[in-house]
Amino acid sequence: MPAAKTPSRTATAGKANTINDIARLAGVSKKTVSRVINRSPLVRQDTREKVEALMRDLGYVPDPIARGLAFRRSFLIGMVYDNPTAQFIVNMQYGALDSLRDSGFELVVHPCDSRSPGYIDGVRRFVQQQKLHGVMLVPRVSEDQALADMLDEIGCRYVRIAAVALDAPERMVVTHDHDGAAEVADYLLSLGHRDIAVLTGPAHYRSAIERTRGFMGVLERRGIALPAGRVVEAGYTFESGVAAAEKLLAATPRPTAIFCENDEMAAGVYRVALRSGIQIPQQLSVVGYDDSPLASRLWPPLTSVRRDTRDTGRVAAAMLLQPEDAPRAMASVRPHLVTRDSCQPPP
Amino acid sequence: MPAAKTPSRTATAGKANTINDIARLAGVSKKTVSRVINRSPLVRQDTREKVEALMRDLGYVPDPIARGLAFRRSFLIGMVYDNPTAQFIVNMQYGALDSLRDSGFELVVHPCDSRSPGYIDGVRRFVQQQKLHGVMLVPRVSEDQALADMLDEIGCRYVRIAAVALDAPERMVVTHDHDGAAEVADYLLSLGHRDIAVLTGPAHYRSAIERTRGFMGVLERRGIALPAGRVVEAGYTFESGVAAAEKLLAATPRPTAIFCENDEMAAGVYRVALRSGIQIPQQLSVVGYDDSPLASRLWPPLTSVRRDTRDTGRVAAAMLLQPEDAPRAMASVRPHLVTRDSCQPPP
DNA sequence: CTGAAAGCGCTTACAG
DNA sequence: CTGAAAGCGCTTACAG
Repeated sequence: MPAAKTPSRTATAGKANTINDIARLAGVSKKTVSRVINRSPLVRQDTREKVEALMRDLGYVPDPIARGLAFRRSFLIGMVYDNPTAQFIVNMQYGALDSLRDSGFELVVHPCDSRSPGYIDGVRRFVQQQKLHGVMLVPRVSEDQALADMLDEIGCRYVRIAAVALDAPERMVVTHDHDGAAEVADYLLSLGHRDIAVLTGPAHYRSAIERTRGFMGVLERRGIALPAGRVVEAGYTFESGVAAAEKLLAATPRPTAIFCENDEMAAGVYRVALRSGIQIPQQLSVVGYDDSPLASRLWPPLTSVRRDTRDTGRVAAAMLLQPEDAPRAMASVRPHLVTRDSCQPPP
Repeated sequence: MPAAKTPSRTATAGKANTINDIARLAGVSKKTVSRVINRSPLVRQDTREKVEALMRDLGYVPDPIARGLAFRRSFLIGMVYDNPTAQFIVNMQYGALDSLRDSGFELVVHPCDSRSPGYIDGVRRFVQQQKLHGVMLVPRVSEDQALADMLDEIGCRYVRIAAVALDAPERMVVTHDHDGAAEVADYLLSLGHRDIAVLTGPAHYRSAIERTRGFMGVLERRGIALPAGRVVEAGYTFESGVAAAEKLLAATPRPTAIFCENDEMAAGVYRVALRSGIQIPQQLSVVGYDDSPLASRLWPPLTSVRRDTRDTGRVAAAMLLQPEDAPRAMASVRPHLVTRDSCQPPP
């Protein structure tokens, strides 16, 4: 005979209720309770209501660890990233958590170094050992096809967040960096700038490729050709922005505006301009990308492209919570220009 | 008869090995394998070695979900915080992960709003539903005694990261904000400043209390009294720094130096000084606290107190991985001043 | 030092 | 629409 359980157990008792308690008190089998938990249609309406009421009254929540063991899959969503921008990561986490709240799922974070040889194996172990329900792939690891292939191979669901569609629609959140940069081009042209420099991110980053394409596309359509040497590749870092700006601002003639493909590099341009006595925006207009906290801390406050990273994280996590057979559509998040005081018509 | 298992299963087979496979291949019971996994001393040395070799060869890793169910405790560490500084949070996560790597534990993040009434219940559900192994409490939630009491009550291990010892030694990582601020005072005095303003954080934050105490303590010991109105409470935000600086810099005489209890507020002081034509450091020395990325993006680069947040996270997580009966000692992390270009002797 | 039985709290596969 | 049995991969409690 199995150990008898105290029948008087209530929500306030020391030990939590289990599916057995609910089943016993509802006068049904635990399998039926399980069906209610998993929203199976194979339960009579009144049975379902009785069980649900009981669960609510006793504050019963099914144990995710036990369900995980039976399902061979945990109630954890992983977030995999290799990104030095703290604000971006934190906002992405907040967004993901917005979607996971009250879902019974939790967020497990996995920063990694995508340049280290073993990083894909590291993600594999992370996913397999914890039997993750799915993972969010944040740029720039989201751009790594080998990583996506590995996840596919081990049967792990994932969503990739990237500047452009790299995968099946149901696995993508597209951030349309192309359009954000195009908006910058429109804005600078509308102010009258015709000699504009572009400080790009690393040429192998999709975000940098798309931002450059979006920006240059507008110029081309308007028939504007930039002088030689105006498009300079940098590394998305402050230091790389300083180095690139030093060359760019020493040129004769000097560009009247610089589009920096992120705010960190824009801060580098500010630094060099200040040192060289070049006034922003009177002598030089500057635009960034990201609308990081830095943008409004700089002087003058930096005009920049905002991406709603929190919303991006929210959408990506929500996609992973969808049932496998749900309608499959690509998600989109749109950037937009936030105008501050770092631009004016050319001198 | 239970379903027979393919005896030829290897590390490369589709399905992962289980404790049963190891037991069968080693010719021992699964209980013995379990003892090896859990480092029980009750295993003969040669038995242990045989089992360990087998586990290694087959790449066997015990399933944390199954262990979690049997232990009634997961292999997850929670990080609970309510802190707007992205870099601080991210560094804390990196540090925690440094300690968790290859431990079989993973990090689950739980940002929350400590001003919302239900937040303690939210943490309780988080901890109980996931049966967390332990949680890291980051400032400012680490200062909330009601939260610590709740965790104690439900039997959840925790480590509090705070400016000062608030709890039993084995539950504390102390960041000694007192000493960091004292170092700032020594430095400014050594430059010759005697009329210094202090822009404090919210008066009910332990970090702000300790930074103010540490700073003022040095002045008192040196017999230096500040003019009235030199200690101003602000809110650790950029905007509050701007507001406080506006008053402070309009005073006559003006202080020759300002110690800001974080970098965000120092950025606010920079903003006002720039607007008012007050030169830093020629006419005003400024010191921050945190040594955030912002500190080196400002011009002139900001002298600030660095706290090794990553190390703090590392230490806190490591404490949670210790066996319950391990020697119990308080952990300490020490701040130190990073000198840049925002200070010089008074005019 | 080692093992057979029972159990952790769920779900799957099967039967009715 | 509902349920009894077996199982997920481990550990605890007990016995030897």
